[in-house]
Amino acid sequence: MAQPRRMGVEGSKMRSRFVDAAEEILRDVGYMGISARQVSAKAGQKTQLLYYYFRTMDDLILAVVRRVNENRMTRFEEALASPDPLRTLWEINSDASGATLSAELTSIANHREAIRAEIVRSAQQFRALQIEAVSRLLSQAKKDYPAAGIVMIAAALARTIVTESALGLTEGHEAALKIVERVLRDIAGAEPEPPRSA
Amino acid sequence: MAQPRRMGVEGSKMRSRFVDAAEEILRDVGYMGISARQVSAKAGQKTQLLYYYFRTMDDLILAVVRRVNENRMTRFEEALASPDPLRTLWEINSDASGATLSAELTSIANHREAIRAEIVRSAQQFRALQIEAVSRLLSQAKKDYPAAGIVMIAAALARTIVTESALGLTEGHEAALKIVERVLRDIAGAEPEPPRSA
DNA sequence: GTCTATACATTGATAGAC
DNA sequence: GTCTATCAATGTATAGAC
Repeated sequence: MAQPRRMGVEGSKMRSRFVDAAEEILRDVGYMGISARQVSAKAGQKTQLLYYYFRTMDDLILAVVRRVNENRMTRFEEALASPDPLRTLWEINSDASGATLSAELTSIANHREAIRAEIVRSAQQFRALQIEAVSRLLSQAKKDYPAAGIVMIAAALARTIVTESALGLTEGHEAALKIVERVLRDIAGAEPEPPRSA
Repeated sequence: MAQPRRMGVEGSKMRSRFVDAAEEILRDVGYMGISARQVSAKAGQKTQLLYYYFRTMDDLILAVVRRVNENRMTRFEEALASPDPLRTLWEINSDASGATLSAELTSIANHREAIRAEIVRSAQQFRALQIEAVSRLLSQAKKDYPAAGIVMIAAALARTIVTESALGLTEGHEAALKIVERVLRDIAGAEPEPPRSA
């Protein structure tokens, strides 16, 4: 269980260059592409150097998971501060690159025991935060849609549309988007209570 | 482009035994487990024999895709003949084994060019058939839900719930299922026109 | 911190004997 | 139709020199 091998430090520039490369591959190729050889090639480095910075490939992927989660949290908070938070949240969930990444991470969670917990934890946290925020927004708009159900359906729909579109499968997408648009308009239509200036 | 190698015939029993093994692995382990050695081990045969029946691994996977699609079509037609077709369709989409398989196939489509077209084609066909059937059922029930949108949302939701549940992520599931239940009851509530006995 | 060299498992696939 | 033998490529990972 000890790690007798020498290891690079957490903050190093080279280290994050490997994480960059891994994230890029995950976005463009999917998790099938994340191998020690391919990641280090993309980073322009020797494969063995990767193992100076990461004990195993799982460790590298974990670093990617953590970074992806941080970025997602930042965008989430920005969305809440936007003029139409509900629509912005929908747009975040529908972002092609982000949704693809999410889908790949789910796939990874399915196949790599060691990473599952972290991925599930961060997905759960993100879902819970969205439910909380949407719940607040809906009650401000005096709408009694069930927030948790709406968030769940929106998340599932957004990711599926992005994933399928990437494959060229678009049957039913337009019709579903029309429903989303109708709901968004319905909610925005009711003037929200003016938020008290902080 | 020619295949100089000798090949087994299409209808052979041994051939379908390999397809059995491949499908089983796809359901239980996911597409990461589909290697020539693992499939032939599961089939209790030598690896090289697999290559007598399938030119490449892609060919084997294609055979699985075709079979999965046929089975799905059969269940679809059975659903339409059931007492509550709409609910049965929802249950088919929510079937754990089937939804997992669907997700794995989508993943495969993402990573293997040679198989993408076939997977997309069959998914598209299935979606279109469902939209057509639901549209008919809704108009019989005198409901004006937009069929295509409903089918799309239901498919996305069902698959996502199954996939996430397998990982232990269930936040928001119950709330979403409540919405589904409400819609199903609402539609069933209105007596359908009695179908003229054929 | 980066390099060379290396070990070893697994993969997809083929040639040719039986 | 099934077998033995074999290939090059890719995968994760380690030891030790510079």
